Amino acid sequence: MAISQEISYRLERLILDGGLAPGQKIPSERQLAARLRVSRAIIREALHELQGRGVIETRHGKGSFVASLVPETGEFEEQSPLMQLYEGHPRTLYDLLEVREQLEGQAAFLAAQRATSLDKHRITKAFRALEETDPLSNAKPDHGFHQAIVEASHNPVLVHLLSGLKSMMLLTVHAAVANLNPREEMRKTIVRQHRQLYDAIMNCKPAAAQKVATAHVRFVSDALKDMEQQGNKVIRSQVIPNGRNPHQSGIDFGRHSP
Amino acid sequence: MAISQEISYRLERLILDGGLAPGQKIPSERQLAARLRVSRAIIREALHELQGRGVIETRHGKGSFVASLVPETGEFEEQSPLMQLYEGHPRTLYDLLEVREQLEGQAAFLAAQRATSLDKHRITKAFRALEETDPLSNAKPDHGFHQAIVEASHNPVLVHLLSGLKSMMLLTVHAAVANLNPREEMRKTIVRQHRQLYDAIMNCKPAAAQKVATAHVRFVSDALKDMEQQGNKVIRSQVIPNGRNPHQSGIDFGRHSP
DNA sequence: CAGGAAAAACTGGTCTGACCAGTAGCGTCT
DNA sequence: AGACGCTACTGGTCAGACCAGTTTTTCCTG
Repeated sequence: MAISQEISYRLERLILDGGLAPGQKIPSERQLAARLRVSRAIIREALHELQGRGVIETRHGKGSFVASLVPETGEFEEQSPLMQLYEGHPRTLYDLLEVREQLEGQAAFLAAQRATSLDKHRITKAFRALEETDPLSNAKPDHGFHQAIVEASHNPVLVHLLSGLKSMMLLTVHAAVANLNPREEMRKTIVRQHRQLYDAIMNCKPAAAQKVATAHVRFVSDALKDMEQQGNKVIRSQVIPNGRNPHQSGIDFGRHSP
Repeated sequence: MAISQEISYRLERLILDGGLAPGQKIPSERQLAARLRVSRAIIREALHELQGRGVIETRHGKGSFVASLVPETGEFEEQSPLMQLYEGHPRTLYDLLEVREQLEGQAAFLAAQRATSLDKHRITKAFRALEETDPLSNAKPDHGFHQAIVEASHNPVLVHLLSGLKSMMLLTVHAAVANLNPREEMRKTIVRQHRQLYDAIMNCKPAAAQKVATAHVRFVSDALKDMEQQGNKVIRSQVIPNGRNPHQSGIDFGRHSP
């Protein structure tokens, strides 16, 4: 196999197996090149691959850093690499919520079953933050709360899938949240659901936790559907990440027909 | 932004917006470099980024090609680009099955609810094939059957997620299937579950379908667990794709404490 | 003329060494 | 002390060379 690939895999392994924590700086390209006895070009190619895969982030003049698994870096302006395909297909939002309903339920179930005291501590902290902040301001506490629960499920596959789905949704739902929360009765329902979910997990009631979690997602989904049907079109998929978006690349290769 | 990034985005846009079809060859590095008036190094870095993101595949001496979205190209020897992380972590297999239990259940539920006559026809066809072939021979009919059901759910997100999970599992479980099927009572149970699942969907009984599907996955999962505990170690994760797998990277950077 | 082997013309993979461009630390000079 | 500027980092880009697979062309041989 190509050396650059070899190296990108070794680095990835090293990072994901815990050798390097998120946010941590990795050695400079020149150091890596020297240490691994390959040219800097190779190192750069390997790093670009990891970059494409979302494992590291690179900043000019500063260095390369291990990316936080959950794309919490600053804004939620980045798309989940896999699924950007689906963006722009309206119906997908509900397909997404449909699946998420199920997975959040399972996560809650497992969390109620497996949460350690440390997990519970984290969940409690997130829950407090959730209750204290005004839901109108931003969606971060909400995200943090659910995140803590998912992690307490101790199922990495679940964590991974949900983080993917969620980061996809942030793009699309974000605009809607502001419209959704103001309605007093909805806000109340959501707060109540959060509280129920919290209690169920704390008291180790898997079935109850699952039920509440799925109901929660379904409620949000239904609310969105309602809004849409009433003509208040949910703003969707028009967040253009970084300014690039010419929609025509400007590149124009000639013919490549067989 | 860096030129290499700029270019990787332009190429990606071009590909994903349909300018280039999956499997199609993209121009050589030297051509791209000339056309875009940048050095070949830049082109290579951009291509590696797309490679990391799973958008293209590159073969020495041949060129770079647009990757097919669903990794259906030939054999199932390639890993889903996202999750190769987890490979080699033993427990993950059961985490996987845990999640799959839920999703297969949901797929069955939705299929029973939404399957059109065409879907049902497909499912029936797959089911016949499943009954006629000897399960010992290969797992393809089984895969086809479940696949048909998932597609009948009419939820692209679900289809996508399950295809990802499945391709991951094929690597790990494949070896076990041969050991699993021979046991007569197990084979019978599985056949019965398939039949029940088929009937439930055909008769439009969502709840029943879901129940059977989850039970099916759980049964397989439990069976694997059993085998493992009895010492017949399930052969797992020792399929090393391309030769790499040192599990210790050999790289050892010095300290990087703040 | 047909077949097949050698040669040439591709492709990507790697190396080298240079220079540009942001960033941060350190010392000096006001 | 505070602003300047030097210097030594960091990544970003370039040019040109050579190696290693793959495909096509050429040309000699049977």
